[in-house]
Amino acid sequence: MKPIDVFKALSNDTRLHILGWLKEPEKHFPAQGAHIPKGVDFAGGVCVGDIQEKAGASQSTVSSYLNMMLKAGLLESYRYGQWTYYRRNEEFIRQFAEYIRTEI
Amino acid sequence: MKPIDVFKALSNDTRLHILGWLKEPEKHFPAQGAHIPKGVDFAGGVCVGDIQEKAGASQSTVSSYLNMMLKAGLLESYRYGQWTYYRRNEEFIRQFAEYIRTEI
DNA sequence: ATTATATATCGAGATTTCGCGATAAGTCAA
DNA sequence: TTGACTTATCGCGAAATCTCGATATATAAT
Repeated sequence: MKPIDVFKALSNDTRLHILGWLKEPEKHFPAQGAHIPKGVDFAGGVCVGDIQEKAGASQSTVSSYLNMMLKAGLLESYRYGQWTYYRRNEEFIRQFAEYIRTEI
Repeated sequence: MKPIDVFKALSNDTRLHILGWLKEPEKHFPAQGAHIPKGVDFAGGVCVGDIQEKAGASQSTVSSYLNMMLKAGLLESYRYGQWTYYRRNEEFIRQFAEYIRTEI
């Protein structure tokens, strides 16, 4: 974990909102996963387009935001066909919370 | 609490180090508090000059870093005479850790 | 009053981040 | 193969951050 990369990823309103929306994707986004084939489990994943629409920023901005959060460890992604689905990396986020509690 | 201000304050190596050193001031800094009058309790406070020397950055840089962390809530300060002492705001940091655990 | 010390503030150039539109790359449908 | 669609990457000007030296402010000592 590179804490500074995580802090930077969290230092932006839009990115913070995205992370919040992804806590309850079914509540904040239209039904997902139709394109994901049977046998593939990526529950809670939301495609870039839906996140972009909700965020109200440009496609390129949202794409790079998601990539930034992915590299920081906060998100994980799964590509199926032309779609890329993103969801929270809950295990990493738990570790990060523990890092804050004990190291900061 | 303005989480983004806190994340920004933590998005820098030097500031992160300062916050870490202040967890054990007696371990990382020469004896402190000689200038603080009797009856004033600011245990664990370290003056700007000592922090600056340890950080190896310029005086102005360290002063503004400390002010930034103060405004974010991470530090508290006490001025006596020409000295300003800074120490961690443990209560705020606990609240921040709890925010991370429950809201992020 | 003058001088010395500690800290804060100012101004500036270098670097990084922001957020966009344009375009490329990958995938699907016809 | 062509065209449509989704996402990623590129290039850019604007804005923010970084870090410094110079200077101002506040206090203390002589």
